[in-house]
Amino acid sequence: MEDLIQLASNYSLSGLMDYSAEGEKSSLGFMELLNMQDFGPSFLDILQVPSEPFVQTQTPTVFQESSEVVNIPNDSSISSESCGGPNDEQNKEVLYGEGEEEQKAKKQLKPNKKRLREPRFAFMTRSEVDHLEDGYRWRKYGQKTVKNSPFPSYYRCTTASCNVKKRVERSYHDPSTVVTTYEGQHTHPSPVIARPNPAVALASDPAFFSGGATAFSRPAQTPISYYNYSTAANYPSTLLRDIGLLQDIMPSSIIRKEE
DNA sequence: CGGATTTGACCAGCGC
DNA sequence: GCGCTGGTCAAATCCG
Repeated sequence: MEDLIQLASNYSLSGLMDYSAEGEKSSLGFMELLNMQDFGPSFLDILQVPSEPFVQTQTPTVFQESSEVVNIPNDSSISSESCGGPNDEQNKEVLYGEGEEEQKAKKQLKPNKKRLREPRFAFMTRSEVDHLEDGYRWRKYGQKTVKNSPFPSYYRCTTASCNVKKRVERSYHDPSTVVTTYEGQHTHPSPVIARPNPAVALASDPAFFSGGATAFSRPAQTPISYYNYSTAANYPSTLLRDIGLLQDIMPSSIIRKEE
């Protein structure tokens, strides 16, 4: 039990794990996410935010919220940046000012300019392989041992104009679990048709982030849970229910961590 | 030979 | 201010 709590804490997936464990706290299960179109546009609108400057300008409040990691305290290799607080204004300023220049600025950050972060979306899967096929082509650009995550791998979409990145790491406490974190939106369709792992494809699919119908027509059983850094913490617990699929995937002992 | 991966170095942000 | 940490770069290497 403590291990699981620690796991959740380590990966800043506390909301996610809380849901797994109790089903009552303010986070969402993956299937709830899939059903979210029933609850109006807010969720998907928020997810949409990332790379389009005009969207940011039109909905600054939403953007600001979605660009921050909400309710994820301290630590964590995943949520190491922008947990709200005194830097919010500065972040917003950078976001509006830099736009597509962000990537170029990565290495030559000017003084007082903070690195821009796209909204991130993470989920956990149980898989033998670290890098799950999701229909897009990725190039690995780094791997470095970090606290609580021995070998996180950093991938970037190989499409030239696409700034999407993802980080893949094994759970420190449960090596059979892979934590995948996507950052940004694909600006192009998937170059690969075959998607052996529909759930991962789902999460990396632009249609998913933009609320496209196709995304919701697919079965999504592989992820054992997910965490949307942008929004999950903002959703009412009343949306939480049914952990049937989760139980199919995760050992019941894990789902009922506290018992 | 071209593209992908590895890996050490570098840098910015953050906490103390 | 300094050290630690996470994230990225880029040269070297690998592989098909």
